[in-house]
Amino acid sequence: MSEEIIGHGTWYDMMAKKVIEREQTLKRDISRVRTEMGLGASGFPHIGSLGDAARSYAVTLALKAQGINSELIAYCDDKDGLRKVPAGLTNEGLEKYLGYPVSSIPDPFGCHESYGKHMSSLLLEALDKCGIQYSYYSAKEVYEKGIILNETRTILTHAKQVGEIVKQEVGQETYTEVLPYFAVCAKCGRIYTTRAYSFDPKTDKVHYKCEGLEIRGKLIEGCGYEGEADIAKGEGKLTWKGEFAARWKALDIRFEAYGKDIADSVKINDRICREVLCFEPPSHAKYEMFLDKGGKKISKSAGNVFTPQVWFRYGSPQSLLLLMLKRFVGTRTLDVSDIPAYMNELDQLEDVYFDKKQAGEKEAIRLKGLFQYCYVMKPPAKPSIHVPYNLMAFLVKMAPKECLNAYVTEKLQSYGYLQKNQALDKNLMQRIQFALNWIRDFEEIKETEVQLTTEEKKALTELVSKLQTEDDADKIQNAIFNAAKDNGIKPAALFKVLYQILLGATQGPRLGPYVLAMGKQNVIAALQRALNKEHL
RNA sequence: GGGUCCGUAGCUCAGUCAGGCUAGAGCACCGGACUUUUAAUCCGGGGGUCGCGGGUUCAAUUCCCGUCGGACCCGCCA
Repeated sequence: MSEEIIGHGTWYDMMAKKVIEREQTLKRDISRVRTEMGLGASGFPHIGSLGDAARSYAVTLALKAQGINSELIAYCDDKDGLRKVPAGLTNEGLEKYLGYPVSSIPDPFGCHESYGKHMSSLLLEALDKCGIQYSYYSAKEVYEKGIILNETRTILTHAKQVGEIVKQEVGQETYTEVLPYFAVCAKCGRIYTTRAYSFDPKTDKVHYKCEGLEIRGKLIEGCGYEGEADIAKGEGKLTWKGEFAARWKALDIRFEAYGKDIADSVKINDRICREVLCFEPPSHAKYEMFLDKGGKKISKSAGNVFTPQVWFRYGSPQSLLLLMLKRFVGTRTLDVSDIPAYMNELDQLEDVYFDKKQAGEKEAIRLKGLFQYCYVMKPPAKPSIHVPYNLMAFLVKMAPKECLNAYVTEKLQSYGYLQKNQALDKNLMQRIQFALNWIRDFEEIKETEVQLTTEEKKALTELVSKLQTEDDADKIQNAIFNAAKDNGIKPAALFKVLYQILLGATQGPRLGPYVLAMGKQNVIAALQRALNKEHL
């Protein structure tokens, strides 16, 4: 094994090296090496689509670290047709737009110029939050401006060869009869309903009929129109079996990560790219799907799709990048409940990065590298204050609403996370917000019914009468211990009972001060309720 | 029909994609310490055929082949 460490010691650095070596072998110009990601525009972006971006961008960063000029291309599939009305939008009257290019469907939310723009901007917004930089290309513009015209023309004039490749690779025979091109029907405006039958390279016109198409057992009906589409004006698009190849060449893409769901498509496009367009396809890296673990309800409005926006409610963009980047192989199952773990793990990485925590030599390099990738190579200059997520959630949950920040500040000071008189900083405020959202959405405080023993009842009754007259935190604390001892109960057991009554948890903050913070009368009332329930 | 991933402590998983110290973490559990334990904290402990069988190698949890079990993708469209 070679002991030499490449770049930052991560998989991405290794990949970048392979890309460079391949390009050199191919004797191609590497003064600019582009990576690419596909930007879906036909539904709410699943959090997995961010993985595609994050991983390709990490390779771009790795290339840059090795002195290569690189950029990520975000290619927006806004010319794709709407195949299915997404969950969550079933009442927006979108059925009538099935089969239409998403860029020509009005935005049901009314805030963007089209349905496609709305959806793709959700993902772009997430990329921005993560600090992922990209050059944006819209398929619509790419076709209309003729950026991809030469490649489209070549593919259509070699349609027979393309059809043969498709047949050989996946056994599908459609394209031995039909051209790999979807024209937009000039009459009804749909794109998936047309079938392209012939192409004339002299006029750049595709002859098509609007016949309809069955997608997932559902037929989208065509209007029967027969006409000609001008490929130079972007009056249609290549089908996916051919389009990747065309844009790889047109945009000079050298690397693209892809999910296993489109593995066959990539295989076909690699051959088309090489054999028909005479362009060596980009280096690839295949990754597994991102699956929902399910179980926890996610969001009311977003149609239950786990979007990046959902993540950002409870965790930082860097923690999301950590999830995406820490491991390349293997299926990633995602669940909102994993977010705290990733937040904590990022803190641990930061400790390694700032040498606060020791790791093996090779391991340390890799972890520091991973940390830098999570911050898209702009890591913080100073360590931040790490408060474990569950502690923060706990504090926020316990804190009286009116003085949340003060309560949390005081606790953090007494636990030593903050110096005396040190205030909350921006980072901690952010963490409080995450914790607040978390508690609000998942951990409603409920008053649980508690089975009380006779001794416990007596102890609680004593405590209640003591509370009436006591206003000092320490004395209240002592009163609890005394109430336990006087009735032959272990203090720990009584505390547990109290926490269950007051917080619905088996443990909690120091009760003396908390009783006061919560409002003594409220506590007394809660205890009375628990006692009364028992009497029934 | 074709293909991919996963299987490691009681649980959840890391480590495997660049083979190399005694295979790790969190939680759980057990024991001990601390006058009243409050995020408790600190110290210690038990726990593992790394799914199974072969192969390559000086060396395999890691690479290759096979096998069992679980999950997923493609075979319309994208």
